[in-house]
Amino acid sequence: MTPSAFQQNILAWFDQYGRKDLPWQKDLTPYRVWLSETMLQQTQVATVIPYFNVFIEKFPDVASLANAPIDEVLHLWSGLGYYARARNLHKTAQLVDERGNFPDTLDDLIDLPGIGLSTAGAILSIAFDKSHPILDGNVKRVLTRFKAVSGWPGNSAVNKKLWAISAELTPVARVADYTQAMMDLGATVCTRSKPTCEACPLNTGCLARRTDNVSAFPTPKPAKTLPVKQLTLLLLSNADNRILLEKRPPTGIWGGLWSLPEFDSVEAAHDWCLTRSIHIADQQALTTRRHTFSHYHLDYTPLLIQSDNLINFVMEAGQTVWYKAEHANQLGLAAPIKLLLQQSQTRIK
DNA sequence: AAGACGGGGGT
DNA sequence: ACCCCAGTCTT
Repeated sequence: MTPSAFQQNILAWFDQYGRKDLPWQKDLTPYRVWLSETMLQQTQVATVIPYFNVFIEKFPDVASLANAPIDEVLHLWSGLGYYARARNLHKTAQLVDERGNFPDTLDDLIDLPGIGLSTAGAILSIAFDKSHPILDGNVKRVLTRFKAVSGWPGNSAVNKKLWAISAELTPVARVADYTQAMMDLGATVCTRSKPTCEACPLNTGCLARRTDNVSAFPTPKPAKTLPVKQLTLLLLSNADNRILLEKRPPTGIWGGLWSLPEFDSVEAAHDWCLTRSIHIADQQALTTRRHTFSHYHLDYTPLLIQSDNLINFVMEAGQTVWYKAEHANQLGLAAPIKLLLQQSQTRIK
């Protein structure tokens, strides 16, 4: 199948089956495309839609996002994960706002925090109708199958080959529709499991299908057993039944979010309270739970410590807060922490 | 070139 | 429980 035939098949399929009513597809502006593409990094459409709608409601343009406090941005991002995306989003909004317009060249775009080659390609093609390739998870899956490319796409040689294929197949005309079509095809037809090859516009030319080997592509990431880290999370509540939260450092896990004090063990948490003359009225270790990141398992033990003093106990200005339920919709909280706080509302009394 | 960085959905 | 995702940044 020639590149030209490939493109024609893709575009004809898009005209009939492509998605054209996603929230970011109406009123197509560079700002909305950038915001949606950033949210869609490593995150699926169904998850993104409600977040996108809230963001657009709150920040309808670059200026409103640029002028928002980072804490508000992080709060609205809470639960999406990869919080560096939210910090980069905020920073880039400020850069674009200062600059006065949204960049429309590859070089200017990839200079912005949070915009790499693929997101830049998506913005250029979808928002500016400029012919640039993309290579996200969907396109990787379609192309590895279509050309039967072996090797894990995380391998740099394989990645390079896939970029070359993507570039060769990207058309000059109707590139916005083409880019959207490739992502839609990967998301709805050429899915990771149980792809519907009968419905695929590329099925006659697809090498993986011709050799009846679709499920072998893309080559999976080499398996590795994840390390397990253990933590005790302290739910310290004062006489007002407020819980102590600490602001996390700006980078690393849950960067910039509010979280619970962390300790290596229940004993260490207990000692920490004692050295601060915190009077422990009641103490209870809850069952250990597991939260899995892409690179390790986190087994955390919530430790409830009820104190009967500490009403105005300040730990470190700006870095700590005594949390109550009303704060839930102001603070950026990681998903497991948010859940723990919700649960503790009913358990602590 | 390799590792860090979240959370959710599908199986 | 395991897989992987509409990737980018740091080291």
